[in-house]
Amino acid sequence: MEALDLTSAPTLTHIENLGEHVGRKVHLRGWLRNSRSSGKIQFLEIRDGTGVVQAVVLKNRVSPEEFEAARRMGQESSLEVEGEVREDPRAPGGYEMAVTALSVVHEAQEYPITPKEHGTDFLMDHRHLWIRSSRQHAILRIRAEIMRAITEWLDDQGFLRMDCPILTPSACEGTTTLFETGYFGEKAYLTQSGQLYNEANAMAFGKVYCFGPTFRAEKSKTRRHLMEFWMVEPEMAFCDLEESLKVQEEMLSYVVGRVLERRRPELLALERDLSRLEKIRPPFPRLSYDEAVEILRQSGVDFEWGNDFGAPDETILAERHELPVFVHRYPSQCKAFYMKPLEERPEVCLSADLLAPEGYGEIIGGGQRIEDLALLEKRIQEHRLPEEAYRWYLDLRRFGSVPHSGFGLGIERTVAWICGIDHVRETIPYARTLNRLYP
RNA sequence: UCCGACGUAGCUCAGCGGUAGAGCAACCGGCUGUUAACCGGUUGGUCGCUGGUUCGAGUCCAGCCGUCGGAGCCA
Repeated sequence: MEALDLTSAPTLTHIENLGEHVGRKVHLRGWLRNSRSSGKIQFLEIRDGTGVVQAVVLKNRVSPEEFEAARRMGQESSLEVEGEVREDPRAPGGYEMAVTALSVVHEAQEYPITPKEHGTDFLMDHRHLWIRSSRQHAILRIRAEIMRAITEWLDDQGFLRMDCPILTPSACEGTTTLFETGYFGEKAYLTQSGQLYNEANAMAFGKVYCFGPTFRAEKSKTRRHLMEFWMVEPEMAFCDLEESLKVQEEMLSYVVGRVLERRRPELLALERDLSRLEKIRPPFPRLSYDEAVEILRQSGVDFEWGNDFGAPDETILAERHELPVFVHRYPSQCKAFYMKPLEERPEVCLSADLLAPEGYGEIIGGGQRIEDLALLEKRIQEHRLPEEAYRWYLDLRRFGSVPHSGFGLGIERTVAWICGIDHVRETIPYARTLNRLYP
């Protein structure tokens, strides 16, 4: 196939901008999403990463070689086309292109993902190709919008992005199982949280956040779990629990608003109920752990004070509200060692989780940190954590310790909730789930 | 780790004791307005593996392997 003469070619553009070129000839580059033919007319559905357009190839408008090339092209072949843009209600998207020239860049054969149904295992094996499909485009665009909205909001509020190390010498919190790796003869672990480093950064810069991947080697295989997931973790000096909750509800409401504003077509493509998202405004309801236990017991759950909530318990609590709900002041025994106890009730700590509506579970965990050196040392001993590894962390309580708070927001669960989809594996380009390290 | 479901064509599935099937994909042909196009034809199978029951096993039984979902743990 002869290359197109680009010097005299019509404007090179993208499908999302076709509306600006109605009645004119343009040049598109992309991939063949699907095609239908009717002998002397062919309909090519072309995608270019910005959208999809139907290109119409008439036998008497192109050369026999071009017409045959279009006929032979398999799904996901790459191509360049020239043609006139016109409005046509019969075309998906409202615009179509009357092709005058066509050039195959690469002819694909036997693309594995057909326009019919596929199972999730097959699709996950072909994730590198699955991300070309429209549903995945919608989800991953919303993910990108959420991440961008978070960083923009935090930056505007005076937070400094200070990313934390991924290779760490020991467990941050000592609770979950870590992925172990080597570091020139020493043991090293993939981070489970930037928390401890965040506290150091907050003592240096006041308001900080880190945003990156985090790793949990737990053998969890549910729709809410990934081995590798992304978390944004703000940390604020001179900040108590209540102030931290305000930051959380303001930030999350802003993020939902931004997605509604800028990614509405994607939400509609996913058939998301927008009215549920439009209600997301601060303040969010607050429920103490004690009240939550009472609610569960009234719902018929045999719940012992001091335990952490299971997923079905969280669903019961979240279902009572249309907004995300904070559950605060958990028993110290079910939270990390650095959570600050209440002075008048030391068995309870200044912690709070945010439960998303519609059964999406915990999307934020956070709290106020212990600022007293002696108490923190005691907690490290009680949790049998290696004191040597926490020496630098204790320095933060030796040199200008202040009340401080922070939280971690799980990106994939947030994306799943905002998109209204039922599994987190579709909310990240390449999900690392139990037993899956491919592609 | 525990509980449950499922492994049949490249994909999605049907077949549930008696000759291995359909749709899609691929290939060939037809059609100038298709919308997961349609119509006709062709190709395509160690029925997850091992053993057992039976005259006969995708089909019934046992074990193993794999996948999915849930629990626990967490975001």
